Amino acid sequence: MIKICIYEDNKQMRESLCLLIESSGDFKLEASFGHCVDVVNDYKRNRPDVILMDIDMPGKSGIEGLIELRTAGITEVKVVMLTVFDDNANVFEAIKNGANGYLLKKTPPAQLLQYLKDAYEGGAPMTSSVATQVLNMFTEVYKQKNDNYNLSEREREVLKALVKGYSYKMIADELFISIDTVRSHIKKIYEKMHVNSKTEAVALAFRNNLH
Amino acid sequence: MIKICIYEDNKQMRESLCLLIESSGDFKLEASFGHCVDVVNDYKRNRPDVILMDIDMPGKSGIEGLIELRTAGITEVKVVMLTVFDDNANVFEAIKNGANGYLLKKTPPAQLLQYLKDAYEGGAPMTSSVATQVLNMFTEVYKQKNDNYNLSEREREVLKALVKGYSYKMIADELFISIDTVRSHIKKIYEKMHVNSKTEAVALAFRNNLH
DNA sequence: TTCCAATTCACATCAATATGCTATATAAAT
DNA sequence: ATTTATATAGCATATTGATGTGAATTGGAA
Repeated sequence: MIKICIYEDNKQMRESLCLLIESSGDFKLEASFGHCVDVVNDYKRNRPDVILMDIDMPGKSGIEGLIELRTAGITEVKVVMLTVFDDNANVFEAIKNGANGYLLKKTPPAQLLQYLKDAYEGGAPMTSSVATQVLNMFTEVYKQKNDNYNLSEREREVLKALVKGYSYKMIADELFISIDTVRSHIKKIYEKMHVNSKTEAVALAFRNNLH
Repeated sequence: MIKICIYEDNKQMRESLCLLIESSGDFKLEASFGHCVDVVNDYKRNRPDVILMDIDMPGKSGIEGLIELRTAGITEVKVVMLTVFDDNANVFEAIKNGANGYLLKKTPPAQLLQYLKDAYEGGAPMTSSVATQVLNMFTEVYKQKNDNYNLSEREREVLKALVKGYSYKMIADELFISIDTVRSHIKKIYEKMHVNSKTEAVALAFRNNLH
């Protein structure tokens, strides 16, 4: 029996969800709440396996509740977010704060139960539009910043050392070259990257994942 | 009718997949290939809606094929990766290069067809273990690096200016304070961050999302 | 073969940075 | 009431960094 807790401020919706959970043989409804102001204590009292958490709740949003749980070190409970809209910001916040799933309320009851089971078993159930968003965020963040400024092998080495915070002298020692050679390389790097200080070069390196 | 192309080096597996696709009324198998060395031309000839791409293929891996497609500017075709293992590195590479789905070969045939339909409709079908991995990557990358080194408001302003590549003089002008005050702030920032150069401070700022 | 990019090194010079010490004023905390 | 943290400022000094100019070597491309 998978132990469930529900957070949903709308009474009708909450009762529907409760009924759905209780009607199924695989789940045990431990408790349901209209708000998540005391989510950590709620958890400690009921020890659910999976929490079904509405996002739009008065007082403390479901995402704040999620954050509270995770920052309290409670990571073993699966938290499945439930919401009407799959707006990007909320999806992002939920995912990065350790939500285990993200479902829209339009999800058919039978599927919702399956998804809760998925979450319990370590899956990450997501409405397909949400899954697509998640992938898009990834490609956004990690897309090949194809600008490596045509740095040569050696120049990349020097840049990496700069990023590590090394001084010219330290770089010279590390690469077994004279400090003047380090200067030459760095001058060239600056030209290629169109910057004129260590700091700018390092910042650009970070922004382009060259470190 | 959803037009499909298949890439799979194992002949038996390929034929099974072909049969599966052809047996379904919703799909039309445009072509199947044992390798993806000519994936861009293959696409131009067949114009599939969805490509089912095995990852482990001799010569050119499915991920290389995917990259080739996307770098050729072909983004309209949905690419669903298919593999035996859900090892982290491959999932990561596939996702960040614009794969639309990631399925394990153990996926039951009926479900595979549903997943292909999902992909066609803009969803992002993923085996649940893969979905979990994707979420974990997210939390890894975006987890709150709560270390802000107890910087004061003003110190954060100065640090941000440093990250922008400003010199002491420029920071002084920007914040309407003397250059000596800038020095004082920076000295304090270095103490708090346990560094002793602009570069290190900037690198740390980036690593901790303080910029 | 000639040319170019990359790598190496040297010398010079001015600007920027790092650090130490000191000091005043203010607001918050104890 | 006294300490603490913050913000401000000045001065001195040694180190580091940025830039210009010049040059030798090497390996690959045109």
